[in-house]
Amino acid sequence: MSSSLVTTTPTHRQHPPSIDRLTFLVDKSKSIKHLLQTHALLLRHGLHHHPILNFKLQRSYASLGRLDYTVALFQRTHNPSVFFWTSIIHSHAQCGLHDLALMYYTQMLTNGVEPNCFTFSAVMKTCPLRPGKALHSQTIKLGFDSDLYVRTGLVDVYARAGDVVSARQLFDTMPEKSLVSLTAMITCYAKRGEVEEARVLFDGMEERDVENAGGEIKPNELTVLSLLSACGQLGALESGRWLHSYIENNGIQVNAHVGTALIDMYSKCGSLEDARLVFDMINEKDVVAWNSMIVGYAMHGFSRDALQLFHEMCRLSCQPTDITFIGVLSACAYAGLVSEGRAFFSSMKDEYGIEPKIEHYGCMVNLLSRAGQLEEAYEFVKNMKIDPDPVLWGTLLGACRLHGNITLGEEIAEFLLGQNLANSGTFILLSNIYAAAGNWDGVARVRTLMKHSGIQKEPGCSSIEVDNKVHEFLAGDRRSPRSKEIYMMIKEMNQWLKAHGYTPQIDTVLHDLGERERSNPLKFIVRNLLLLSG
DNA sequence: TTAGGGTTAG
Repeated sequence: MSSSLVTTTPTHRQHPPSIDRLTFLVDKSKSIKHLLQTHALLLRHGLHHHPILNFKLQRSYASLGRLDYTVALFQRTHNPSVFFWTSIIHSHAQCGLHDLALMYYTQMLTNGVEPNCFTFSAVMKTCPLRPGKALHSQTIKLGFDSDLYVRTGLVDVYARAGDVVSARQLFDTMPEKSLVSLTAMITCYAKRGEVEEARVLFDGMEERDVENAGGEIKPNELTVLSLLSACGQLGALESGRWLHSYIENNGIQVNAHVGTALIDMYSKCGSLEDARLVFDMINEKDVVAWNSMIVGYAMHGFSRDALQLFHEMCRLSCQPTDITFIGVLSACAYAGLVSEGRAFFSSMKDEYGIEPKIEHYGCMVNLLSRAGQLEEAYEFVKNMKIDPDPVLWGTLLGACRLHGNITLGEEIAEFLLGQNLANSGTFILLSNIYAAAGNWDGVARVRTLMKHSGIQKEPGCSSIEVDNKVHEFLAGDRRSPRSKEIYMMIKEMNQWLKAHGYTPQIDTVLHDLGERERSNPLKFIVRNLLLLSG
């Protein structure tokens, strides 16, 4: 790789450009071609070993995605200082090459070079490869842990590991907060689904608490992103709308990233119209924005809109990704477009060069089995180039339940048990297949088997937001202080449903429900929903 | 001459 690097014999001119001028030229080289020309100029003047220029060259190659050139230059650097080591660690960490970044860090220590604050900031990007705690003690030992950037990095390390207690403790004892540490904390809460906690921190930015040297800390594009994502996951439409108006009223730019998070939030909360309004307003849509809207339509059964958007995207020369095809194939599955789905599946690789992943095979199984082509779906799985995973088997078993195909369901379940691939979902699905066929002995056998193997099904959970508070419900849940009113309302809704001619489909529901529960349609809907979500 | 936070998925 180093062979392609510029090699020119130095020739000394009378008036070489100043170091400042050359530094400026390196910084301004925004393409590889341009940078190579500047590099050649440095070589001509024999200035490529100048510490600042050499350093800048290494950084620029890395930022243009040519880590190979950076490494080649680094290897030729005589006695690299802590600046160079930190930079090579940072470049690798930035590209996700965590093990290599760590290797350079170890080499640096072996060479007797003392790390500094910047080194720790770079190494912290390699977590969770390197346990946060070990790194934390090292920063304390060297007295760097109160440095703003190091502390922010530590908060982020613990936050990303989901250790909200340690992250919060480090955050609370920060001598001065930074927007980045706040965003890291908010993201941590949001990822855990603790939207209220995240909101408290977010609101705190507005009001009081946050003390920093530069005065008030204002949320920016990045701060709202994970919060929006959490609203979507919890179906918290009110919070999501509030955040949207906050964005509009506080000069936060609705760029492609924020726009995508808004599209995702609205579509997950079921408001496709709002999602589309945001989508249409994004000026420079990237592929993630297109994907988000296509997937949003597909998941809600708006297959025509999803496919229309896909064609529009291709017309505008936006290259689809593997996620685009998740949306496209799901859209076909919802609309029963079997031959179109097959064609899209083939075109993924043939036309777009995208290798189908397990998810795409899952979409195809879904597509075929929804269309009643269960045997074809099973054949498809057996002939797959990659190993099926539990989710895919679950899709197939779910299809067996839907079509009441006990024989195939049993065959698959036995295969999974034999291969030690069965999970709680396998048992529940098998049990449901028996229930669907009225085979209560089969149901009882599965229940006994589950008991003996100590397998328990995690209860499914659903949530709803009322007055900015997210409420969670499990089947038969009576934890809410207002559960009496809730169940009264369920009763009322049941009566309404019955009066309007709703007949519950009770055959697929688990055996352990009493007759009274079985005749309660809404409970069945809820229960089935919970089973599906579990 | 060096540093930290984010969005789409069967």
